[in-house]
Amino acid sequence: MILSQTAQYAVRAICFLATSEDGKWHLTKDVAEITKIPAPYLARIMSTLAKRGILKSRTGMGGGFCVADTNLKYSLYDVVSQFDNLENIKDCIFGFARCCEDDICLLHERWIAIKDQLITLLKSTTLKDLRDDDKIFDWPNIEV
Amino acid sequence: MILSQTAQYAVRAICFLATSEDGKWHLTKDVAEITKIPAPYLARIMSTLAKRGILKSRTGMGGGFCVADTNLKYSLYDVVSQFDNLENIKDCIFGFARCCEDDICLLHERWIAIKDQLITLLKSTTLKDLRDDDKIFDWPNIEV
DNA sequence: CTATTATTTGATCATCTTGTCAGTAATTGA
DNA sequence: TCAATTACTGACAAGATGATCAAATAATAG
Repeated sequence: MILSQTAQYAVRAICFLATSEDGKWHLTKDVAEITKIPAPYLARIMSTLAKRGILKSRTGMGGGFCVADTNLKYSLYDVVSQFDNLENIKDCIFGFARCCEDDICLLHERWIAIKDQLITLLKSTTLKDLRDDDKIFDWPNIEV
Repeated sequence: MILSQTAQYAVRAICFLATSEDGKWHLTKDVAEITKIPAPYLARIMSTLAKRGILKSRTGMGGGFCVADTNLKYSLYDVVSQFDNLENIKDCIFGFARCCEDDICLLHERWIAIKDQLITLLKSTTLKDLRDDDKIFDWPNIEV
C-alpha cells in the first residue's frame, strides 16, 4: 500500500468536508458514517488535522469539524504528510543510503521519477480542485 | 514506504546473489553480513524464495543459497510479489472500491499511472539486468 | 556410522499501526 | 448556574510486520 490506512482515511474525510456545503460543521459520527471510517479512529485523525490548522474544530452544541481555510488552498500533500513521511521513502529500491549521491544503482532514476510523480500529484491537488471537480461523489452510496 | 521492509530485504539479497560469481553457494550469515540484513530474518526470506523456486537451497557442508535460474530470467516483480501484494494497491487514492469501474474520481488516471509505472519497473527488470549493469556495487562498503 | 555444517520450522517477542473506550474539558442554550 | 452536547485525551486492545532463538531435519566429509 502506498499510503497508510490512516492517510487514506484522512484524505477521504477531508474530501468529504471540502466538497460539502460551505461553512457547515460536521459531527465526527456523521463523517464517520458517510465515509465508512471507524468513528473513534476518525476522531483522532480529524483532531490531528485540526491541531495542524487544516481543519477547524468546535466543542459543544452546533460544533464539530469543518475545513479551516475557506479558500481551500491546502493540498492533499498537506493532509497526507501529517501521517506519512513521504520524503523519507528510501530513494533506492535496494535501500542503499547513498544511492542518490553516489549514483550507484541502475534503477535509481526511474525509482525517483515514480516517487516524484506521487509527491507532485499530492502537492498539486488542492481541496479546491476536489471541490471544483465535476465528478460529484455520491457519498451515501459510495463503496470503500 | 512503497515496498515493505521484507520485500526490500529480498530485493537487496537477490541482487547480491545475482551479481555474485556464477553457481557459487552462499551462506545465510555471509549474505546477511554483506547486505546488512538481520541474519535470522534473512534466513526466512531466502527460504521463502527457495520454496517458490527463485533460489536454490542446500543443507549441509558446502550448502547455502544461490539463484535457481542460471539464465537470470526472474524479474524483481517475481521477487517482490512473494511478499507484497502490489496488484492490491487500492486503485483509488480515496480508497473507493468502484472508482475504476465507475470513473468517479478526478485523480484516478494519474494514480493508476503511478502504480503501473511501479509495476512495470519491477516486471521489466530481470536479475540479468542487474548482472549486466556496469555499475558494480561495492558490497562490503555499501551503506544501507 | 558419526560428527559437522546448514537449512527448515515452530515458538516467541517487540514494535508499529489500527481501532476502541471512558473520562475530561469546552461550548452552547436555557 | 445547570444540563446537554461535542471534541479532546490517555489508556488500552488487537493485528500485522519485523526480528530472534532453539530444536528438527538434511546433507556432507571422514
